[in-house]
This record gives sequence, structure tokens and C-alpha cells, in this order.
Amino acid sequence: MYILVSRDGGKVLVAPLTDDGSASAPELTLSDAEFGRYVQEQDSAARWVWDDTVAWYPRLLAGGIRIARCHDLRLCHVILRHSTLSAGSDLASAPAGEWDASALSGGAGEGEALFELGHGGLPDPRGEFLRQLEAVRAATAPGRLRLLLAAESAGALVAAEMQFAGLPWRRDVHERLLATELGPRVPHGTRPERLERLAARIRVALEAPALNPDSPVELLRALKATGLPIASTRAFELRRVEHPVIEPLLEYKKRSRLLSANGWAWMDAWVVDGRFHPEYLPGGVVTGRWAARGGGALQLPKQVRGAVVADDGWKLVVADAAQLEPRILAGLAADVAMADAGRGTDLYAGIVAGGVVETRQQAKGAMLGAMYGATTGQGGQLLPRLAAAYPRAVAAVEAAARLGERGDVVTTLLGRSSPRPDAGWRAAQAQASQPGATAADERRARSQAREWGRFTRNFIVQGSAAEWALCWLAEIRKELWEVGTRADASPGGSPAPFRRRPHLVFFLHDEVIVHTPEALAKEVAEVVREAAARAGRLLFGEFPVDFPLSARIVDNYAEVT
DNA sequence: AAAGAGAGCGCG
DNA sequence: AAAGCGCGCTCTCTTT
Repeated sequence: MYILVSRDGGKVLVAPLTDDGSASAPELTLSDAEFGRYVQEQDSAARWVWDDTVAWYPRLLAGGIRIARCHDLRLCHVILRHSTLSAGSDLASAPAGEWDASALSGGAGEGEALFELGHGGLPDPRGEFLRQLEAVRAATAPGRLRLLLAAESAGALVAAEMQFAGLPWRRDVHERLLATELGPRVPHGTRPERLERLAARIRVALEAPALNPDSPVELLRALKATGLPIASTRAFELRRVEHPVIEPLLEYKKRSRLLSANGWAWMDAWVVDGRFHPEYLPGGVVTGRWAARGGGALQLPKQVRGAVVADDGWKLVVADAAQLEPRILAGLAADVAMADAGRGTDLYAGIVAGGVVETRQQAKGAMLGAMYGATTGQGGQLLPRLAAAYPRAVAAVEAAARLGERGDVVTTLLGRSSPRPDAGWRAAQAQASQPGATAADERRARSQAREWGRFTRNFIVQGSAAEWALCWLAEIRKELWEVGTRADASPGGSPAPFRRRPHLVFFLHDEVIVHTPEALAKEVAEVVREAAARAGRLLFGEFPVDFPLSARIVDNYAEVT
């Protein structure tokens, strides 16, 4: 059963709908408080349909209310609008409207537009929902698309819940770390003691008494003046030359990065009451991966992960999917040989054991090369051996690359399609095929075509992996709630839905962290593991590809390497 | 003074 | 000269 909710001035309109979207009960007009009570009274099988999870769910969570399922019209619109599986639908062929504009502002833009949705919202959600139902019904593979929309929407719930709960963060631990690495705290904009000492050593070594090591331009000029053969100040390049300045300079860069990205200012801005509350953006990346805004949640350096510590009496269950993308590729391409290589073992080790390459590093390099489109270097050189051993998998990514090079669209396993290249790209291709095209025109067109081919090549793998991860998250979320209920940690509808229950607190593409009461930790680890197996079956049915996890029960995120 | 580009580095 | 994919954030330097 669906329950469509929308805004009417200060009121909430509630419309129960059947599976085909027709009214199943009279519409209600409720105040916010009445709406909260109404939500709690409904069966947990209800699927809440709303324009935007961000506009609705945080308020419910703040009121102590957790829901089981939703359909996020904004996120689903984006998928259906571009998917090749629903290409013939009215929804896909209509001119661009407000639902399309909302995707842009919601994805990467200002964020203000989203916030305003709380009052008024997007136009005619009922009509939009009916168009979405019809687009799915008439789609090429409705089952896949339906799963994708459900997973995407579940992801939106997880994102809101994780933002609400926050990642446990110990200020004192973080402060100790900063004091050790940088010295005593100084005001923003000034250089802490240890950095200042390193800067002094750099100036001496380069005989540049006024050098500002934060300026790449000044630094490069000074490095060249001492005769070092480098073209940039990147750490990678610096490590390849020998000079007394290199050691203090690399130290400086490392610590300076800590200060600017995750220093005292970061802590003051993002850690509140012992929790880091980043804003996750489901669907924020074209491939379907999440993005995040504020605090760099998806770039937490290993350096500071020691500050992520479970509460007293609680544990962190940290799990990541081993070699997720190659396994996804094996499933996508139905490459039994590659799936076999990963069964019950590290997939790269399995490739070595199969005699395809000599070392694990080579196996990894070749796999990444195949998925990213490397033509040179180790990855490119080993590609023929990979292709000989796993012809189906390699053919799948090659085919995706060829489509992209032609400007065509590719689609993930569940139905998310890649964007088309922009007008500039098309113009460059057209230009190169004109009779009077110069060699430069042709070179440029070929280079851009290959570039887009690398994007589409990777899109099918990264995008399908993101779908697996969404299914994994959704299964984890569902089962954790069951575990919490069985343990009677807190009856549904307590003032704080996650205060006593195991709950997700972090997600990073192929990795999750669950914060759980210690007594439930083992059960939670099993839930996370089982959810991975279920996600695999949801995507690939009986095709025999494994998704092993490293799941560890720890007090501290830094314990996991 | 503000906005944008580029460099650099963090994560998967 | 280009060079394997996808991101966000901070800082410098240039442009408006």
C-alpha cells in the first residue's frame, strides 16, 4: 500500500493509494502533529510516497518516528527520466520541468532549493507518481527498475537516519592527535608550532628565507632554483628526487593537510555533542554513488579515524566488501571464470592462483586498468592476459567503452543510464568528420571520444556496484531494526529511534559502520554479512558470484586498516 | 570584495 | 603531449 503525502500551506495532505495509484481511502488534511501520530499508527508495510525525503524525514526522525519504506519521487524521477529501460514513457519524453530542475539543485547546487521544498514542495506529486508507476509498468525490465527505485529510496532513508544519528566522534581523542601532530592549538589562519618549525627547515634547505611553503608557485620556483628536475610540487613527484628539503617538505604537506582539512576549525564546525553529522547526498554522483556535503564525510583520512570511538558499552561493526567492483563485473558479464577466481578467497589472489599473472599487485593493477581503461603502464600491459583468462568480463567493459566513444548511452544492471556527452563533445566529433578537418581536429576528437569511452566503461561497473551497495544498505537497515526489536532495545516509537538500538552510522561506497550495543555486536556482524549475500542474490539471482566481507567488531575505527 | 580556475590531496 | 574512473574541500592566484 502507498500513502502519498504532500504540503498544502501549513497542512499535510495524506492520500492512501492502491498499488496502481488509485485512491484506496479518503484523503485527509492534517496538522504536523497529527501527521506524526498518523504515521505511527500505520502498518509498517506502508510505503510513504513524497517529493523529497530530505523535506520530510528529518522532521519525523526529530519527533522520534522511524518509517520502514518510502518512494522518493525526486530521486526516482531522475532515474526514470534517463533510463534506457523506460525510454518510451511519457515521463521520459515530456519537456523538462520542475522535477528535472529539482534534481540539479538537489544534486550539487545550493541546497537552499531543497530546504524550501518543506513548504509547498514540487508540483503535483500525485500526477508525478502516476507517471512514474506507468513508466515502470511499461519498462523493458520492470522488475529491475522497481528494485532500483526501492533501493534508491531506501538509501534516502538511510542517509537521513545516519545524518540524524551521527558518527560517534571523540573530541578529546582528536585534540590529542592534533596536539601531537601540530603542537598546541593556535587561532585559525596562523601556523602551529610544529608546522612553523618545518617551514623554517624548508626555507633553510632551499636557501629561500621568505618562502611560503603553502604557495605551490613559490615552492616550485624555489625547488627548480636548487636544480631539482620536477614539474610540480606533488608529493608523488617529490618522493622521486633526493634532496635535504624533501623530508621536511613531505612532513609539512602531510601535517598542513591535517590542519586545513581536519583540524580544530573542522572539529568546531562539524562535531556536535560527540557526533559528526555530515549531509549525505544519495544519487549525488551520476553513477548512482552517494556524494556528501560538509565536512568531507567521504574523505575521512585514515589519520583521524582514531577519533571514531564507540560509546561505553557499545561497539562498532566495521565491514567492507572485498574487491567489490571486479565481482560486480564478473556478475554483470556472467563471467564464471572470474567469479570462480573470487570464490572463498581474495579475488586478486585467485587470479594469481589461476596463473594469469604472477603477483597480487599485478592482478589488481590489471583489473583496475580494465575497469578504468588504462592503455599504458602495468594495467594496460597486462590487459591481454586478463582478456585471455576472462574474455566475457573484458568484453563487457570494452563494449561499454565502444558505446561511449560513439556518444551512446550505457546502462547499469538495474537500469541507471549514463548521461549523453555535451554539445561541445558532439561538435568536436562532427568537426573531425568534416571534409576539411585538420589533423588537430581529428586528434582532439579521438582524445575526447576515448575519454568518454573510459567514463562509460567505468560507469557500468561503478554504477552497478553502487546498486549492490544500496541493496546491501537496505537489507542491513531492515534487519538491524528487527534485531533491535527482538532485543527489546526500545519499543518502536521511542523518543529517539536509535538511542538504544544498533544502527548505521557510516557508509562509504563499499564499506559500512554500525554502532551497536556490545551484547548485540556478534549478531549485527552476522546481519551485515548475510545482507551482502542477499544483495548479491537480488542483483545476480543464482549466478554464482560471492560477496565476501571483512566484518570486524572494534571500539575504534582506526583498528581497521 | 567576490567569484572562478587551478593545484593539490583526501577517500572509494 | 597525454596520461586509468568517480568525488569534496582548502588554499593560492587571477580575474572581474
